[in-house]
Amino acid sequence: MPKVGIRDVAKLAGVSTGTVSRVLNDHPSVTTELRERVRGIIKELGYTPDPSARSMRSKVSRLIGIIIPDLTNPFFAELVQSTEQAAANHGYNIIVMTSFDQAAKEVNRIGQLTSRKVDGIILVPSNDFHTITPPKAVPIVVVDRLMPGYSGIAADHRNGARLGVEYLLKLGHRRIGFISGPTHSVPAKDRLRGYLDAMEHIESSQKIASAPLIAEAAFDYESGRSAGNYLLARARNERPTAIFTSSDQQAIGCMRAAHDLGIPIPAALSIVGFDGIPLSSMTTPRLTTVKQPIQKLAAAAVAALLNKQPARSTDSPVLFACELSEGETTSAPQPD
Amino acid sequence: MPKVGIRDVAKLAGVSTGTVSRVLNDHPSVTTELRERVRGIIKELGYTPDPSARSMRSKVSRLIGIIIPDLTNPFFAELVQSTEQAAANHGYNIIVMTSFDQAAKEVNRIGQLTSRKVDGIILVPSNDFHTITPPKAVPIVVVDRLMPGYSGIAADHRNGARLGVEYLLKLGHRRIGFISGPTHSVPAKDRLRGYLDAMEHIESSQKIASAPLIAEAAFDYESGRSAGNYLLARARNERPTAIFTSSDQQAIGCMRAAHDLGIPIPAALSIVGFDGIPLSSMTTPRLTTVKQPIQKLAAAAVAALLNKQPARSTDSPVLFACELSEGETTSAPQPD
DNA sequence: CGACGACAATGAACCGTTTCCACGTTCATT
DNA sequence: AATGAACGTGGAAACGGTTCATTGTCGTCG
Repeated sequence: MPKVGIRDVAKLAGVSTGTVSRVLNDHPSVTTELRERVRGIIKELGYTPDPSARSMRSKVSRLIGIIIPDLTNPFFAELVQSTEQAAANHGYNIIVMTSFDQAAKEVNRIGQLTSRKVDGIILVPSNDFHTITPPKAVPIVVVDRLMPGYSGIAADHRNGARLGVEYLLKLGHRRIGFISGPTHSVPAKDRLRGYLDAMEHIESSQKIASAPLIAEAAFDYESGRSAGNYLLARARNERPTAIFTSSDQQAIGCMRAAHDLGIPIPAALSIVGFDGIPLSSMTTPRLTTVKQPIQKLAAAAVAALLNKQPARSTDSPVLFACELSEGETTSAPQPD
Repeated sequence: MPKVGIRDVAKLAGVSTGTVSRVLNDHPSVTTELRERVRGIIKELGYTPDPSARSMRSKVSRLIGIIIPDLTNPFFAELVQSTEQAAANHGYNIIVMTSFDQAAKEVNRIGQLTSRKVDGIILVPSNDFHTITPPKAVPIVVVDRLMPGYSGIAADHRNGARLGVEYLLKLGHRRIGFISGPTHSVPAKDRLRGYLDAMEHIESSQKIASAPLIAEAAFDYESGRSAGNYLLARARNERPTAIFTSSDQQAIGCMRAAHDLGIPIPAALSIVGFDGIPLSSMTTPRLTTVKQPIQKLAAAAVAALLNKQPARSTDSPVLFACELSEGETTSAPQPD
């Protein structure tokens, strides 16, 4: 069965290949009637244009690349999934790559994608990603972990964190602990700022515990657990009545730490997470968390690439608001 | 800057384009000396061949598609990540798609990939995937959820489950409960068979509880929790002393159920999971689980596609052994 | 010593589209 | 009625590689 090409369609429809091509690309200058007829033939023959030939001539591959540090991280997994959806809505497909947080691998992958002539790259940079050779060949949009010099899209981590902390404040908490992410990471730093923003307002009016309220940790479960342990292992009137964490995994680890110390949640300790990964609604009790608008991020990233505003690199990044998802790990504080 | 093409390389090297092409493709009939010289020019010019043009003529895209039901599932996420690695080792990239377990979407995606002329498709079929039109156009290998008529690669779920149950038997357990996956799913059925295989040996020698030991459930956390609750909510001498589950998420849910019932783990209840997802080592206590050889699966799937053995479809599937990962959720049973 | 085969390398045809230019109509304008 | 702009369509070049038939060189064998 010789595969059917555009010429077959043209011949059968009694038109030129150019016209068929114009029909395929929804070019306006084709009679509606003729357009319909050609469409009919196309369907009849089961013709599908060859993407290679297409891309070779038109320089459009309908392919976008996405590079993330680690697909095992639920947040990134969901980001990729949402991106695939968003891309599909535009007739695009995605090539997924993992950098394992290694700058070298990342640069290599960007090169691969570039030579594949993808129409754009969505990049979640590795943490040791030092601004690399400006890859002007293909538009890049940086997601989540913003970088100067690149157009970026991210959740508003700072205000998101503030949102979470203010929620705790409104419940009546004053000694609010914070488990930070690694501060060499931009989002972690922003969340810390948000925490400080919110706490600033009470700092003056009410004197707070002298013991530390902030602990830096990696984003993972185990780090959250030990940081939680660090913050909670003191006399009751010294320890925080609530802890705001920088990731859901930290929060879950922190819940474990509290549990091991015999501190009931939410009765004696409120916990708020960050991210809103699926797992967060599966804990017991369900985690109160600040949810990142992952789908919006993905949609915006794809849109940014497709409208490929040129030289948008110096623009300020686009931020999307987070929203609070109330679970069962928060309540008003008990009196000391 | 006009982009450099194969003709530029040829001209500068003083050879024909054909020769350059042969150098690019490691064709044997080129003098070693000449090959080196051309390679030098290529590097000097920073030339990279255009994949579209390449693929158009040669019908090879160096692209493989992978369709999975849900990237949010950690098992699939890891599978995709491993596949990306394996593919990269062969100079291939992967296009990732999600079917959301919908057969219609799946068929649509297969069509997309086919018309993109990928060199192969790795498919984890949706559960309601009814054998579709034999897509002879591009080789497909089915992973994890085997299907008759397609060449398949999977973990040996049956023996894996038996392994887990036999471990519990060896510890001395006799009333071993089983949380099954949805039995319309092939792997779930296989795991159930493995459980039965192992239990068969003791069935005759020791009389077992009259109360049910098997509960069917979805693979997720919440289902595992309620199934665990179902199996455990009885008098102590009636309820199982160990539970083998069909997924780590079920196992974690089951741990939660046990905890809520005041049953200590592993003192009064041993639990073994299945899959070996990263989360399994982050629970407290760490989960004992039957680990699937995900990397091997991915590598084998990619290899199968690239060697594209024709008409391998009727072959029996290739199975890879699971291995037991001992955690802290198992111990010898207490006397009743 | 001539012929034949093996092997390197050449050059042009080819892959299947898109795009550009030219051409013939139609329609509004003067 | 003549002019010209606007429009729809046809035809062919172009995209950037790969491949194949062909040519040119040697070394070897009869």
